[in-house]
Amino acid sequence: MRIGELAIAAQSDVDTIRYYEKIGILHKPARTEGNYRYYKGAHVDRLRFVRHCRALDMTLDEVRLLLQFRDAPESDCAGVNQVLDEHIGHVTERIETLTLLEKELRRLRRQCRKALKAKDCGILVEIGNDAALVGRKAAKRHVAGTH
Amino acid sequence: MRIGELAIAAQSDVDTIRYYEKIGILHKPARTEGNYRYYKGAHVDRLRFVRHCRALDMTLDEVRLLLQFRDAPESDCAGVNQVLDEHIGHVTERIETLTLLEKELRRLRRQCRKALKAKDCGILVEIGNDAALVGRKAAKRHVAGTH
DNA sequence: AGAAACACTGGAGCCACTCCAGAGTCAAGC
DNA sequence: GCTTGACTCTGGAGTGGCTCCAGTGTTTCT
Repeated sequence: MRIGELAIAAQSDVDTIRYYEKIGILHKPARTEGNYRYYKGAHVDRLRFVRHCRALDMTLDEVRLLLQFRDAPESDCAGVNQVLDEHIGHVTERIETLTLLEKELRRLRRQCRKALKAKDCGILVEIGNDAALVGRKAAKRHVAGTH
Repeated sequence: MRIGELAIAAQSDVDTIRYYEKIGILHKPARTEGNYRYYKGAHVDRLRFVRHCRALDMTLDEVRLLLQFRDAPESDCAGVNQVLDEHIGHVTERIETLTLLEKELRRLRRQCRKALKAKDCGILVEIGNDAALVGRKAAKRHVAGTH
């Protein structure tokens, strides 16, 4: 099958497939006479695996780890569990952070109930205040920002 | 004050300050004879405002909007409320998505309780399965991925 | 006077794509 | 055989929000 078909089969995108090949997530496929990439069933399976991991919000580095186990069927799968446990930890942590953030944002939102002049708006005033700074120093984590 | 002092005063980083200047979030400051940036109180206030917004996980585009209101004290602040309401919506939505994701990940994790050979690991098997693909097509939103 | 600490610029790197231009390939219809 | 249109190829730039770097200059302290 050609790249477009593969994209459909694995719910992906041709650009993404080429990108995965470039960074070594997918193996280089054979080429046709006209230099088109030519894929087989194993490629579909592998790409689906990757897309599923991405749908679970794993990084490509995590996916790479899982692929190593997938490529070594006789190896011990403890590492798989570890990857998953850590990823779950990050997701849980991120939910907690966002929940706090939501609370803080809703509180801030209540500082202005009606349209006022900007200089009197409780929201702008408070954002400009020192005291208002929430304790969110280390905003860096595996499970990332809101954007 | 010089850039390093400003960074401390606003809990920021000198590289970030120069970056904000480059993209127009912060005004260009005066320079000393030795070509060092030279900041005053207004700069501290503005940068603190920006850092507070970022701590609330707003994008720099959202911050730019809020700064416009801050720079026009006589303007109507309805737009401020709107920016906040939309941002809160994104955060709430992201929490919901992540909560579903967490559930799915924990379910997946239960597929393998003890260390097995990779080929028998319920997790790897299931990730490789079609049926396992969660309905998370449109993963793109203002409130973003887990990383 | 020399060392340490700070600041300057321009550019690269991060992640996971996404989009583009300009060229080539291929199948179907006339 | 020729045209049209859909598909594919490559290499490179852009996204956000920084972060880090090299190589150079300035200031401060001893």
